[in-house]
Amino acid sequence: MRKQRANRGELSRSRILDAAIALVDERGLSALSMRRLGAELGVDPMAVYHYFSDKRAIVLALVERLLSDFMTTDASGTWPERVRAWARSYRAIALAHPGLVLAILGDTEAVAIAVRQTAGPLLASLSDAGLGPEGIATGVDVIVDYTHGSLLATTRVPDDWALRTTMPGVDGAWLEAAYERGLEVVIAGLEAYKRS
Amino acid sequence: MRKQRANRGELSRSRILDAAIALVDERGLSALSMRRLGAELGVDPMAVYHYFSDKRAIVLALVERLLSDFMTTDASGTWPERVRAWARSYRAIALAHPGLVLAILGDTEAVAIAVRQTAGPLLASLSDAGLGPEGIATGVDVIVDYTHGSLLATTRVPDDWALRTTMPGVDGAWLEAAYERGLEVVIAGLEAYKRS
DNA sequence: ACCTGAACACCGTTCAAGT
DNA sequence: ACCTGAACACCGTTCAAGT
Repeated sequence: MRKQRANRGELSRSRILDAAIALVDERGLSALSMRRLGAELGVDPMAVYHYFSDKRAIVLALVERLLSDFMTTDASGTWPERVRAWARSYRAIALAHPGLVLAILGDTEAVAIAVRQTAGPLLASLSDAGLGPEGIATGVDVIVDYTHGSLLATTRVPDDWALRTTMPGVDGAWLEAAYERGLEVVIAGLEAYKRS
Repeated sequence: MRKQRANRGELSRSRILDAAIALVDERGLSALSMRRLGAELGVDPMAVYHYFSDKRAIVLALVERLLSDFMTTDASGTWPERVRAWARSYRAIALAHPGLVLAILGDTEAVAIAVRQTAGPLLASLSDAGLGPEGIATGVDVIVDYTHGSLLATTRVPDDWALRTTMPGVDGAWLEAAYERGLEVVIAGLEAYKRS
């Protein structure tokens, strides 16, 4: 063995991303440092720079990976049903990696990747709803922005990552129900917009 | 003079907050460090700890200050007009300090302060709209979350703070119009919710 | 009470060097 | 090509000391 870790196999972009997401999911965003990443991989911290230009490039690659198979199956149902399905899928992926949400939503390029990877089905649903170009743009904006705002509220962690699972008073089901109620308001608003 | 800066007058919480907000507005959130704050005040960086327990306490105090006189004048008009007025006021304060938005929206306590300081008039408007307890809660959630999501999108800076004023293609008026369109969708959705 | 300065335990990143 | 290790320029924060 070359180092202290069980670390057979060479370094690669894929292995670095595996370690990065594990670090964020288990110990929060602040644990994602080049030095810890190196330690986790049993390698000199600077070795990572051979695969990614900088730390930000790792986050962008993570976004790309997490959303790479977003809603690949065909859509069916009425347009509100399809908008609900889109919103739930998007939200579920984000909630699977709560430590990453703030890092993504705060980075222009990361959000651009997320939108590029996911907007298609949402756009199609709103188009099929009979909305014009401005209506589609407004619909995408309001659904995405509402979802981002809600995700931010849900993933914000009190102060220490260790406390994240034991938020007093509210649980996942309650937060989901609140999100769904807001989503219905937005959908009803788009119905009204359509008629106007 | 005691140091190199024009710095007569003692240190105080107020002077520290003045320097902090100036730093964030002029050079972005990353410029807000205890060391630069000390330099700006012509004082040893550690002197600040005599007035604030840590860096986070400075951000929380800034939120409190920025929203301290939020919508103190009396409300008038129909409930949708009052919701619009609330949303525009809230958004305007945030946009006056774009560098602070991410720091606030990512901190549970900062958002709690913001909500405590501002939610009253919004709650009153939705109550006067004839919504029940669940409708009011849903309305506050959807308006606040949409506004937060939109603010995040608007204040996200490409990569370097220096580029913030020259965003190509979109200007403030365009972003405001887009926000307003989404807000109308949400308000229309709440009208529909009321009737259901 | 108010401020200083050294120190600790971290960061991201650059660069010259090794194999 | 791939990895190392020293170094640079920063962080937030603690603590003992000065006035």
